[in-house]
Amino acid sequence: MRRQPTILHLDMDAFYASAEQASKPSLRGKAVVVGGLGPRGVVATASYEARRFGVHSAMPMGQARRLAPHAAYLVPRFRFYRAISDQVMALLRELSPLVEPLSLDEAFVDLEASGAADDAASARAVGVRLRAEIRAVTGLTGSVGLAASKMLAKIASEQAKPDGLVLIEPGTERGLLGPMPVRTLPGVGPATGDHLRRAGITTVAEIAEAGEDELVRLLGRAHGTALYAMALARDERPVVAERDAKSVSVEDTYDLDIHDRVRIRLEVQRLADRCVARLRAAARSGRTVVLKVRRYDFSTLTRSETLRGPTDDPGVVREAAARLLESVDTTGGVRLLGVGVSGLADFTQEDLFAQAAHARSEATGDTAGPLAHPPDAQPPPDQPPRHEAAPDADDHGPARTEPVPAEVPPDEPHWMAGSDVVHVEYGPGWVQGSGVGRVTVRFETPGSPPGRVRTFRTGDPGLTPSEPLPLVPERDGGEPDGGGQSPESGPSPASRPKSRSSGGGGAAVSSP
DNA sequence: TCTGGGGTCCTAGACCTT
DNA sequence: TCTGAAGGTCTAGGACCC
Repeated sequence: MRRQPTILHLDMDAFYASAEQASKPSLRGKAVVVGGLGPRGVVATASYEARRFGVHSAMPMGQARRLAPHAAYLVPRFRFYRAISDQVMALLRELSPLVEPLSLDEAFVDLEASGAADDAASARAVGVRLRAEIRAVTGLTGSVGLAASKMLAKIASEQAKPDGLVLIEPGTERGLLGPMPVRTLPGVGPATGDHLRRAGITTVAEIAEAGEDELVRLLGRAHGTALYAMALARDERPVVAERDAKSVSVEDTYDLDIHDRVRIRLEVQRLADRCVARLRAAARSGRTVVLKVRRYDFSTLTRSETLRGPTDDPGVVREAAARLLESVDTTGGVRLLGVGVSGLADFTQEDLFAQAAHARSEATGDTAGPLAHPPDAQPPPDQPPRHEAAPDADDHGPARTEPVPAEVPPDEPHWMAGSDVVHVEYGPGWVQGSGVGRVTVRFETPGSPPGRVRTFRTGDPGLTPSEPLPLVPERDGGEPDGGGQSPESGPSPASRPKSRSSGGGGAAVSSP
């Protein structure tokens, strides 16, 4: 293991919630909870103000609302977070080519690989500078951990939270880890933690004392050896810049359990299509189709089928998923359905058939075209051509727990709490709430003071969805742009939606 | 109270081939 | 030809992470 603390772990503080607070001045210093707002939603991130009420990630939204009834509840805006994340990752890549993003708000950086740091002092200086740059570019704070391994760097950044920097000096690692609870170590979740506790092991030092053989006996070969090494502060995992996805999947949890078998089949088809769209957007294909079903009692089962070759054909995936569904008993209802594809490849079975046919035709002089599909693949008549422009792959967005009914007009905006809008008369703002034909909008921007609230009819032609504004004013030739614009001054051209014409001033039905 | 979504990795049994 | 061992693949499920 390297001796110097030159692995950096960055973790943005309460990322989604902080981004929302930076974007919405009226929420600064207030409890903000970001997550699914449906009856089965869970908390994705809670601001530090909300955490004081006991709200935390993965908590059911209903419980969060009971604990913090006055908090602002918002749906996640992943495109917005990704844009900020891209800025942060760009700053990290200036430090080293070896950057390993773990999620939108977290990454490892190997400072030694680029010569950015080679000892504790230079590593600390890099960390201090990085935090300042992140604040300047994004307006947000991140915590930095520095250590000689990924595990320790991550533990250090956890200790640094919020808005701090912790460096673990060489030689102090085991003394630091020893008294920590076993759950501190990566890979120890509730189940393993319980398992260890029943064996009388509650701290990292006790894992080290138990010995490797005992750990393997308790947890199995892979997990046991890995955990024992971690307890001794041994972690040789390198920072890996490029990681290939190994599977692609989509799943939906439904607000109400689905009992109707026909509806279940339809949902599985829909999911298969979405999954293939994602697969194609990544220019990949896959060989194993996986169906996931979570039943009314939360029991989850998966069924999978491995095809003769990789495919990105929606018809093939749809049919495999349908076959798998036939082997699942759904009486009692299902709360979640998912379709995934694993065994990813960069080519498809169709490519192989095409190659083989091409080779045959070259050998025989046959001019017949290649087989379009493997013999076991039955493409639907509406199959689109491969690698055409794929649908937006950014569907990490708020889980749509019920399909949008077909009768909703496609041009009627869906006013999600927290989403950005612009009004022809009042300018940019965000949706504070909607219901019974009304939508309430707060007119403010990242650079403005807290703004005023107005309520409109949901069909108000003057109100349209818009793109998020940058958190820190972008400089263009030294001129700050509209970041500090008055909330009442009307939309900047950049913030005007492109897709809809702006009508006359909408009628505000009430205003404070 | 009532538990998302998108992933990765590991284990274990069944089955097949050598 | 039969049998058993070993190893690979497929399948299902569990645990974990952010």
